[in-house]
Amino acid sequence: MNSSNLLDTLNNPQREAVTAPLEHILVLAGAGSGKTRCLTHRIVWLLEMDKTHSYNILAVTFTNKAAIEMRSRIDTLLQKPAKGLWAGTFHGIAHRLLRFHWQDANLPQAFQILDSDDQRRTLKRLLKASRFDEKMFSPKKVQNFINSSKDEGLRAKDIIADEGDGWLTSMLEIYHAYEEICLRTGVVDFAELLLLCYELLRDHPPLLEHYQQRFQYIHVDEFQDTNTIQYKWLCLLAGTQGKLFVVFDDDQSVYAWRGARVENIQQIQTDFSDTRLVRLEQNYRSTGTILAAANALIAHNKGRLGKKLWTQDKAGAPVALYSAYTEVDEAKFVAEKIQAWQGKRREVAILYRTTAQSRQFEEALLQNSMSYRIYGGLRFYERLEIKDILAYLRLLIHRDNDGAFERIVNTPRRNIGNKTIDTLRDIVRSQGGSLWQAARTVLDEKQLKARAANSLMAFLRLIEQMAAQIKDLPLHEKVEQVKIATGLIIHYQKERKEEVERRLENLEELVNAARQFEQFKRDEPNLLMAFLDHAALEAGERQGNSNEDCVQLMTLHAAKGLEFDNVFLCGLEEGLFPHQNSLDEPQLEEERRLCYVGITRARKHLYLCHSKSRYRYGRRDSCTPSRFIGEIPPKFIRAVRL
DNA sequence: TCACTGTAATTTTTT
DNA sequence: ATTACAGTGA
Repeated sequence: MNSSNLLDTLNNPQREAVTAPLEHILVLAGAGSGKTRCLTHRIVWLLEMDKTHSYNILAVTFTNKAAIEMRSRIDTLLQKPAKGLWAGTFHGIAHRLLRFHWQDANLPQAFQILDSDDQRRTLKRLLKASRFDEKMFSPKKVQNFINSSKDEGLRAKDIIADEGDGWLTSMLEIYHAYEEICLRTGVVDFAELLLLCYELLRDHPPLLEHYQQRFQYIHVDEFQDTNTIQYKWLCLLAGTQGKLFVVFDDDQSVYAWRGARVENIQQIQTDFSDTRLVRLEQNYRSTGTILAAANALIAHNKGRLGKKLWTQDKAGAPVALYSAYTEVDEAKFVAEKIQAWQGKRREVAILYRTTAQSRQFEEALLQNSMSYRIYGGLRFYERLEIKDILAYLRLLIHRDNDGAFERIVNTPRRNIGNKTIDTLRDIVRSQGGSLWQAARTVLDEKQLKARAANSLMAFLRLIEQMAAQIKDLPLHEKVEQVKIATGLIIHYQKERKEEVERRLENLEELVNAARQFEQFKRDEPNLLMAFLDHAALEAGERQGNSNEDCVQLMTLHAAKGLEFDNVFLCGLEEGLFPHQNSLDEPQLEEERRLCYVGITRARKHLYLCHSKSRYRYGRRDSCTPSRFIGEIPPKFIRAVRL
């Protein structure tokens, strides 16, 4: 494709962004304005115009899905693979760098990734072994504290507690202890991937220089969602020569609660002098009325960069408003409206604020025998049986992974009870090392009763035997072997009937996944390790109960980035949406942005629903309509009934 | 090691 | 209402 063809499909502002001179470009891209198109065309333009080589390009996203989409669209435009171009998530890229430079990063070569669930378990164990008040220092709260500290780029030693601030002092003590555990057992959590990678580059000038030389053109998707450490990482990598091209929408920032900082948009304009802001305000998705409603709603937020989406499309149908009596009534209305809809079922989405709301809709759809798909729930690699097998594999390549050890030492039952493990924990506490090493010590020094010693010995042997056994097998046979040799299959068969089948199917699926991975990564030197990283970093698609053409149910957060002909925005009530815990600024503005995201998902028809009463926490509460409904001018809305 | 019981919490979740 | 979890007793 030559450059004129490339630019033909773009509107003026898009073309301006794509062909902008080589300074730092900030693209304010409204919902449905073609931001991915803009990003991919920019990259392809750089290549086609010989501005640079694909080797010098970095493209960063938040989700694996977006990264894959981006690469595939670039390859399509180029009509060949963009060799040497790095496209990935922040975490994926940080991880890649840490694998390359594990020595400089002070990591064991076999370091493994701790997903959120593993992290929580680790903290839970840590807390149980210490004396902190369980209320104030629940695993969840501690996890939050640690992760948000790391998101801010702060280690335990960087935070100073005021004299008399007992809470913070304790928190820091826990943070410290957690850091030690991670170091000792060779695991790295998600936030740590970013922080560690940042420090790696910051503290190794030759390395930094190398990557600054390499990644001269850095592209960032969903920039409004970057947190402090991601921003600092980008600045470091860009240095003085690198050129940033970032795409964002401040009105779609809905992850502040996870550390995202919209302020980074202003920050970047002060940190870099030669920036140019381009606005993409033409919307190619929704009708005029839907856009007008969205614009009116979001105008209630203060401190926006400000933009007005417009469309060439006709006004279309008014926004429909349904006032239900109960949540059952609401669901019934939605189901019947969908039944009457002539188009594809997959073009209908039911969006809600909280996952708990999905049940009513499921029941109503079921009653009308309509198939549906719920986004959410467990992902493939998060399932219990999968995580068990993976824990064995983790232990097999890294015996010091205490988390993996604890998870499976007595799964399936092999009479290694709490007492035995406590003995091991004591040794770790007094002598350091890992549980595995402690197990060795205990057996050598005969510190256990015969029965317990035999059980533990059998376990160690099992692991060693498996390690020898699978050493030279192809990946999928390794998985297969672990499945069989551990006795996990028999273990799961003891559960309820339907469970058994599902679990066994999933285990079979894991072997398949391993086989596919093998095919896909032919040149990978350590396939098993890469497979485990893949499992942690890309936990797989969220469970969908159907692939057919069916109604889509999801939370508003999950809907970001998607679009549908028909959108039902449900549960628009004070206390639910905006949520109880977010009724004052600045959280209220984030709720409003969430509502904006919901509205702008719709192409043709938008339904807003609220109920006069709702069953919550075992009570029936009466509800008032959400303020967000009132913030849309009545002229765009028409009340409907069945 | 299990089954029972009381208690508390119950927003969103890219990696 | 539902679930998750710690504590208790057999």
